Amino acid sequence: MTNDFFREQLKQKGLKVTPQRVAIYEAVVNLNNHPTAEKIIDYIRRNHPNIAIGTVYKVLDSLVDNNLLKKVKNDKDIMRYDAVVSHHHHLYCSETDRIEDYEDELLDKLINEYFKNKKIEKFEIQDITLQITGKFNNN
Amino acid sequence: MTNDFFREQLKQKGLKVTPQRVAIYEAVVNLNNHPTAEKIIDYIRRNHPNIAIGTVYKVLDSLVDNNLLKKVKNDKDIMRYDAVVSHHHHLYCSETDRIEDYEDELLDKLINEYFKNKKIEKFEIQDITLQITGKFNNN
DNA sequence: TTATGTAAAGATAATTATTCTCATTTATGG
DNA sequence: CCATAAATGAGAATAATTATCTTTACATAA
Repeated sequence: MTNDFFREQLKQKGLKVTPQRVAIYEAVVNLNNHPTAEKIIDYIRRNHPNIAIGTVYKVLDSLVDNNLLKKVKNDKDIMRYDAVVSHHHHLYCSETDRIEDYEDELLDKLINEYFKNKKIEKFEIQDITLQITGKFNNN
Repeated sequence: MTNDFFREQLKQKGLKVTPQRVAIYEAVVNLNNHPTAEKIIDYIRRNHPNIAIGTVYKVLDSLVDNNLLKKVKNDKDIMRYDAVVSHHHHLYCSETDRIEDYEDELLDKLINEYFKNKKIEKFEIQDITLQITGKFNNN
């Protein structure tokens, strides 16, 4: 299902459907923790031991360019990737590298409403994403 | 003034007041565009040609640890630094690497109010920062 | 169904940003 | 002014990422 969706998306964007691309996308989806390239490579190599590191980076870049993955901003000099491309926010753990997605339509509505009235001078807003830093209380 | 404030801060934190630290802090303040380490080095070397790159990285790290500078999250694998440590948000240009500070107490109040009622499950919020992406209309 | 052009993958070298090591220098408290 | 711990400088080392170039394989169409 996710798989078919992804294959279809690749075709629509004029990208070839390769096992590497599918595996990399599935890795990000299945890991589900905003993995780094390294984590993705580790995961894929279990079933796909010969994939080249350069390929992973190239595929990640092209999937980001084609809006099938998103880069996640963070304080470290390691890039992280998110398979959720719909609008959402992020919960950042202040003590670890854990990052979780956070969706909140009501909040989005509130903020959008706010910026309908209050314009930012000389700036046209395209997207607003919250970085919510704090502590996770479970595991 | 900024200078004296900074020297005083260093003393209070038990850090030695060195010309390198002052120069690096001043560079971030004066550049005022969330510079990378490289931009900071370029700026400092005009007046301080012998400063070592490693020193700049070490000083930046220690100033961040001591809350005299902040790291700015971004999509690139280059870290950027901000001399504004008070609570504020960021405007990201969707077309360039430009980043500007954005302060909005009313908005902060609105969002804090919202999260007083709506708790995020198993998460204790410490800070909320907005990444506002869009287009700058001037220069 | 196979041939073919082209995009993509693999291997590995190169680059870039950052960190580390260690000898030397310097700020600060007595 | 001295002692000493902290900080700097120089350059090597590392880690993440990008680039290059040859080989492979997807996809279109005969």
